[in-house]
Amino acid sequence: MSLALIRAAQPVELNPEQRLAVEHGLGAAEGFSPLLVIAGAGSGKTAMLAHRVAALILGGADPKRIMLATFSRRAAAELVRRVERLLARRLPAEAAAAAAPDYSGTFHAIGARLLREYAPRVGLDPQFTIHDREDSADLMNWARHEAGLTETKERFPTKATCLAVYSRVVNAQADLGKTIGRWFPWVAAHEEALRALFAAYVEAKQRQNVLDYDDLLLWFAQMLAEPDIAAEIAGRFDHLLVDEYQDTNALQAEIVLALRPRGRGLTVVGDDAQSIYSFRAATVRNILDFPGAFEPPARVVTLDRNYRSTEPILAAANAVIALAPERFAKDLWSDRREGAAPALVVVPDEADQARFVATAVLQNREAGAALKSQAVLFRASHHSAPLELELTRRNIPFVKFGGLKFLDAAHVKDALALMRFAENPRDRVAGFRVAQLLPGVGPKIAGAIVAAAAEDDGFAAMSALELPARARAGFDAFARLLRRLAARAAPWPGELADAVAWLAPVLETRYDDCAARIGDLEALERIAGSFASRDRFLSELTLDPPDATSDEAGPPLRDEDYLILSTIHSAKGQEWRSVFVLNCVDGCIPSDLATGSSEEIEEERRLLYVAMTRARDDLTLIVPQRFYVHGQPKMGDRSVFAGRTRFIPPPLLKHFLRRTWPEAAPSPPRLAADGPRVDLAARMRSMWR
DNA sequence: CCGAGATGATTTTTT
DNA sequence: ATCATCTCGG
Repeated sequence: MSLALIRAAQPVELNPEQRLAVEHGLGAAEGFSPLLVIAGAGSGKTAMLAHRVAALILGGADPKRIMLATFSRRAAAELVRRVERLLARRLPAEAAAAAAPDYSGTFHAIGARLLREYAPRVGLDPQFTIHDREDSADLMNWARHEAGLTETKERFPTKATCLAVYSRVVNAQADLGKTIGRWFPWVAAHEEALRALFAAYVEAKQRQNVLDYDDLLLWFAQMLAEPDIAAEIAGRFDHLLVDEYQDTNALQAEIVLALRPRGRGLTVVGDDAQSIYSFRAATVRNILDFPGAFEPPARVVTLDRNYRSTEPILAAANAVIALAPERFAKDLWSDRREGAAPALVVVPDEADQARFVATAVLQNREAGAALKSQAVLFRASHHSAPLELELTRRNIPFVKFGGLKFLDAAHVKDALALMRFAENPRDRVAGFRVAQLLPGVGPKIAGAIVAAAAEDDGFAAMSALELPARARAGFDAFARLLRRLAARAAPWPGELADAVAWLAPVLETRYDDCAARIGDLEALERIAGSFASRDRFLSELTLDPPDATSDEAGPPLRDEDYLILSTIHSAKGQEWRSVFVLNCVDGCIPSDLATGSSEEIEEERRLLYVAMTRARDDLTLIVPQRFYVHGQPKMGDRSVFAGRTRFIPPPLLKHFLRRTWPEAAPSPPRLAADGPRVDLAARMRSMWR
């Protein structure tokens, strides 16, 4: 299709810079040279990407040979949906759906898919199961005990810390000693023990045929380090488009370069001002060094026109990011001149903050703004706790993103561990967890059970196990169930129903509130129906957990209206008409856990910038004067007085409307203080004498 | 050997 | 508040 015809398919809404990015390389004699798009917040980045993919396909690219790497599966789904819609303008509907690219998703998901295909070539069993963070921590813990590291006098780092160190070393492709010195100085004394521990951890994963999140990238990258396999895989794709490139890490950059060594057909999109994942070893260097990684250097296109926010909101956000000592790009601009300045509201404490937000949200709804068009953002998941209480009290429905996931609930993990154990009898973490659900079975017997299960694929050896009498009772039914599941006696998703039928009564003896938990398992069965097979179900659910927390009410239905609560991290790429940002005080933004180095502080600044640029029409930052800190064993729980975030120093206040809430009201006069008195307290005491 | 209760240490954010 | 580890009674 000619360029003119491709343009006819996109008659609308592209500005000159977007058009430049969309059409880069189309019809060029030398083919597709590498392209970097610096796309500011709200600059129509997703639209640009969707148009580019559609234009490539209409220009003759084979959609099966296009790979789309995004930051989350949600973003991938949204992008593919928009591509289909654009294609449908030129093609019949079925053809448009068929023409959408299908290698799309996170690097982790794409890695999992390719690794399953190429497993035999790299010495991997294609039946591998995937450990989520908690499973990985459990396995790390097991390795930690095995290595005798918990018997020492000196306290050894917790499983979570060990895993964090390991993960950073892998994702940053860095040296262990340097990583500890830079990010984990308090474990420096254990460097050699950690090195040995990580060796044992890696061996355990391989014996058990499991991959953790980091492995999906590491094995992917290592596989591409083999010239033959790399050439073969790279040869299957003509185009690679990467979104949110500022939040990729060293390993992901390695994968990108291995797939497109000369940069041909490579497009990366990102915004250095929105880089907020360095705790996950993402490095903004990837995007800064991208142009120079190629010869000739990649073309750079900058999108700085913002279509999202009003000018006053942008002015405030620009002012916040302008104070960053290092910045590389652009000031966003908008021609949406109307609108009020963002509000900076001072409230007495967190409880008032919750009341204020609930009140304001309802007022907006009265004024015609649906709850869904409003969002409350916060730095850490638990910051929303008082608000969640207030919303529940006032019957305001909400959905929370970030923090605890449906799949993190113990009983759901039990069900998934059971399915994973059936899929991969060598998955020790999964087996160890479910075995201990049986009455009379603790760590010791569970250890014997998983050891026997690892011996064969059909659980025959395990079924023959001799157990002490107290553990016998439930074990037979358990062993029969696993043999059925391993033999795939019931077709998917029937086998999950089989497993849940066994699990439900077991859970009843374990948890008090079993009704809600059984309801969750039924929800899980419904979800299972939408996956093609057990292994797809297990890997995709691990890589892309559903977000909605399963409160008593269950996740709201699609057509219901609900308020959005989200961590700032999870709000990436999204926008709402009204946005409230909680706890804009020093200690929360920046988090006082992240003020160690100037890099960390700068990332916190960008976090506030990301939060502010989510708002279309109105933005409210809230500053509670007191907030509650719990935990310090010496001092106990206490409130501390906090100041406004350092990212909004006095010179920036002119960009905000300043308010206090509640507005000071005269205290009610104590009219009843005069008159006859009775001693009711004495009466209460006398009732018990 | 299991499971319940006590004690002591503790770092958000997510694929 | 939550998690990990330790102690003690079946």
